Amino acid sequence: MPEDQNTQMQNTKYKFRDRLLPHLLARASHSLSEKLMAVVRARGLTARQWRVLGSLWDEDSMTLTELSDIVFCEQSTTTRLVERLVDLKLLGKRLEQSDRRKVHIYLTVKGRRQIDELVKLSEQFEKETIDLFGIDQIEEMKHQLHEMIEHSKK
Amino acid sequence: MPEDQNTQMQNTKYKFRDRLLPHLLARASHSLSEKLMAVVRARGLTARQWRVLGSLWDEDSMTLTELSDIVFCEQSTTTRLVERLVDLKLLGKRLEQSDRRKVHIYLTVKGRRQIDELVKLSEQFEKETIDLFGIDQIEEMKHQLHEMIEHSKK
DNA sequence: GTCTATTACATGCAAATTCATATAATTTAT
DNA sequence: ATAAATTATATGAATTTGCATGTAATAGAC
Repeated sequence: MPEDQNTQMQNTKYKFRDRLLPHLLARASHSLSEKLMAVVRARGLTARQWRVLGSLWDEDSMTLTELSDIVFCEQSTTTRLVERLVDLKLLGKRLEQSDRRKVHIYLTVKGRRQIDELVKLSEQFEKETIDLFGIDQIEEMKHQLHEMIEHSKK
Repeated sequence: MPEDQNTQMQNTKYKFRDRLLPHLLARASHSLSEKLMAVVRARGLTARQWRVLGSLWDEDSMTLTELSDIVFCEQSTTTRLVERLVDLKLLGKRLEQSDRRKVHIYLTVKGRRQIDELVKLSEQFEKETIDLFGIDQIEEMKHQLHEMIEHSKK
C-alpha cells in the first residue's frame, strides 16, 4: 500500500475519523454549536427547525428548494418541516406571482420574536469564538470555507 | 477589507446563515463530502452507518457511547444503528470482561472488505482538497479545528 | 400552437431518530 | 456491607426523515 508522503505524519497523530477534513469540519461545527443547541432544544425547536428559522432572519423570503439546500435535507423533508412551523404561526407562505410553482416562505412577526433571543445568543457565541482565536484567524478560516463551498459546487 | 471595522463588512457581504462559523463549518463539511456520500448511498449505506464503520477502520473496537459521540447522535440511535450492521455481519459485538455493562463494537472482516473502497475514496478526495488548497493551509485549518473541538469540551 | 421536458412542490410509506424511561452493572458514601 | 448514585445500554412510542413517486406550472423544441 503506497502511502502518501503528505498524510504520513497525520496518520500517526490522528485516527481515520479525525484525520479527514469533512469529519473534522462536522465535529468542529457540532462542538461550537453545542451550547446554543441546548438552548434551542429547551425552546422546543429541533436543530433543523432552528436552521430554517435562522436562515430566514435576514431574508425577505426563500423558496422550499432554497431552504432545502441550506438545511442539507430532502425537499420533501423541508415541505413538512415548514408545514409544521406554519401551523405554529412562526412561518408564512406566499405564492410567487410570476411562477406559481414556487412557494415563498417568510418569518412571521411571531417567528421573529421567537428566535430573537437565539439569534442574539448565536452572535454572542460567535463573538466568543472570535475573541478566543482572533479576528484575523477566524476571518481567514471563513474565507477558506467559502472557497471550499464555492469550489464544490462545480 | 482591512479598513472596515471588524465584522461590519461581513455583515453586508454574508447573510446570517453564512456568517456564523457553525453553519459555515457544517456547509463546508457537507460540500466536501457530497461526492463521497453519493457513492456511500449507492453502496446501500447511510451517512451515519458509513461514519460508524469508517470510525472503526483503525480502532480495535469502540463502545456504543464512544461511537455515539463520534456520530453526533443519541446513544439509543447508535444501539439500533449498530444492531442493524451486526445483522448484516459488518460489525461484531463483544462484552468487556472487566465491566460487563460495556459493549465493544468492532469491524468484521466482511465489514472491512465492504468499506475498503470507501476508505480509499475518502483518502483520495482528501488528497484532492489538499492539492487544491495547499498542504500548509489545510494543516493549519485542521490544527485550528482540533483546537476548537478541544476548547469546546471544557 | 402542440407536445415533451423540466422544475417546484406534495404525499404515501418504510425506516430512522429522538425523548423518556427501564434495566443491569459498577462505584461511591456511609 | 449495604443503600444510593452513577454509568452503559436497551426499549416503547411518537416524530422526523428519506425514497419513490405523483401532480401542477413553466420552459423548450418543432
